[in-house]
Amino acid sequence: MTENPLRDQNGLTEPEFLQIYDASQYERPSVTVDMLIFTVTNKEQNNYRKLPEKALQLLLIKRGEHPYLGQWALPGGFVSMRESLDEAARRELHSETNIDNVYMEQLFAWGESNRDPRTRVISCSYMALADRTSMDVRAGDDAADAAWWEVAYSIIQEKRTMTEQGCDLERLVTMELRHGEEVLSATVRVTESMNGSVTQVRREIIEADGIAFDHAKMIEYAIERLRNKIEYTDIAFHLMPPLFTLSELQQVYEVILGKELLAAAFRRKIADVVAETNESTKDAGHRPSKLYRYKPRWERTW
Amino acid sequence: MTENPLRDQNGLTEPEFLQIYDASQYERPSVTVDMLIFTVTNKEQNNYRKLPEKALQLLLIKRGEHPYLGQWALPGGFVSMRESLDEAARRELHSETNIDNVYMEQLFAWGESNRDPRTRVISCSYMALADRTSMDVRAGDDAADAAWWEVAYSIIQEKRTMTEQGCDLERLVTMELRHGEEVLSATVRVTESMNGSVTQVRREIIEADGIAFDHAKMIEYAIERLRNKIEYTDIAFHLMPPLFTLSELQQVYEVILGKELLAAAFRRKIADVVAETNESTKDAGHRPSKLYRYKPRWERTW
DNA sequence: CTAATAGTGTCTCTAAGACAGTATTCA
DNA sequence: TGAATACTGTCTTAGAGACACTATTAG
Repeated sequence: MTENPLRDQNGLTEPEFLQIYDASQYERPSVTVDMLIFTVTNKEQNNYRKLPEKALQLLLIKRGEHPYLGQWALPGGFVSMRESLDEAARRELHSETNIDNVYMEQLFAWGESNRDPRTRVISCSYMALADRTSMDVRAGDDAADAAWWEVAYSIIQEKRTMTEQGCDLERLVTMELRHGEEVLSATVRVTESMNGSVTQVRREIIEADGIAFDHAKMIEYAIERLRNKIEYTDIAFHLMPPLFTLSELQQVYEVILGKELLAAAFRRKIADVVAETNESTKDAGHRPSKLYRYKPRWERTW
Repeated sequence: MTENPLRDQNGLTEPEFLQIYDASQYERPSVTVDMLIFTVTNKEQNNYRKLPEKALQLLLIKRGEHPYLGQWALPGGFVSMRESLDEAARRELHSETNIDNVYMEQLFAWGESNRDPRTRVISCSYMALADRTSMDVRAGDDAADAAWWEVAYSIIQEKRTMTEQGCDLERLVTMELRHGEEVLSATVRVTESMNGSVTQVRREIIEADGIAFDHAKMIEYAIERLRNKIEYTDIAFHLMPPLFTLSELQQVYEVILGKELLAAAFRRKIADVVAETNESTKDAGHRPSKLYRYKPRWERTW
């Protein structure tokens, strides 16, 4: 910033002003980051001929302290004065998963004034995506109680209500998280209200069983974003190992979108985003398939 | 939140814990909201037969205090302890433009640790869109020095650099803001670096003339978002008056996208998002055109 | 009549949905 | 051989780009 020679109403120049600026005069909220770390894994499979099903997984940490003691929460923590939001997010990510070089993006800043029973906390959520094999430094090494939860996301109701000047669109989303025998669940109501020219989206937790804070909202939001973004970006490849078959890739799309895709159309669509390799699978009780790798934008023709 | 009977390592229940929780033990950043309020207006036009050109406008406030005294900044302010982020944003919006019922969405939380020379400030930016006529309660009533600036946005360079494991995509964006004779300008470098599986986007201000803080980045980001979102949502209609011609609507799309569109294709594309009215324009030195209105989703067939 | 905008018709090309059909492996 | 996945060919439909063409007004 260039030196500003102007003087304010107190006759101070900018350096003088900054010299005596007292930052402690106002009460301030705490700021945290919360990480949504997603992977995809194979489910167990009994029939040796069938392909294993894929499942979306999310990392949660069991709370060892109040509030929400004993419940499960997103990994996260307070942002310190000397680090940026991104840095705080990477620090959290690293401390929970021991990995660093993964895709990460900021999602949303959650600012309801009563989000946290302790004090006013504003939380910025980030989503990270990684191939599960790259994280076999399994979460739980340092965090005593970290676990991967298999996520099932389903829209169980859609409702449209007319109001005086517009309409409300309401969606009930139920999520079930499984880890072994344990099950967590939550239902979130997403309301888009349109009133004249005002459009507002609101999320409320209808029911949450075992999920701390307002984290069920964050999970719902992140999955919605992921579903959206997988359609128009290459984000899905961050969930894949270096080599994969097209069927596996398709399964990942299917598990995130929550619907089946037609193989022919899928292959056409991703054709110029993948590159064939010489290798192929050999294991299973059926025709082997070629292994592909991601073809980054810079290898494609402009 | 339901009562939690568990006791933590100090033997406290959750209510007991909250009772003695001391929120003041950590140093905390300040949090602000910054508003990007956009409208579209007609430029002056000498030839009575020609249609007036449209221009995108942004509201800025002249800083009356350090830091950046005398420069122009986005309207915004500190988030108080008792209001949510959204509430803070609406409050700011209302206090600057005297309007309330307009479209608003959260954009991004800016968290570099040295963004503000006074102290650590995290800022959450919001974008608001409104029809200019609804805001003829012109900004400046209470804010001494508020003004609408005509925004020109242009990508002046695109560069691709190969690195060891990936590539960097760099974009130089120049923005010029005009208000009467005054001109503000800024150049922002947007770098998308892809390294292995890590993708990161970084924005740096190369040059800023008269624009305070890192607000040039926020403006660049908002316009990029607007450009993107106008393609797949109905967001543009928030910038239109209740009745408009299709040519006007097309102009708004053109001014935001920064390129010309073909009328035939444009009309096809928006055909089921607008509804014809009985009225039409009568003024100009050429064929009059029908006036349309926005047809909200709930009037369309599902 | 002219300059301007308003609005339509139609050819082409591309991408996606649908689905039938062929190919290849392992036990 | 049969059960499974891997992969291809092609018909159809929807939408966008391109562009030529017609329509209508004020002056």
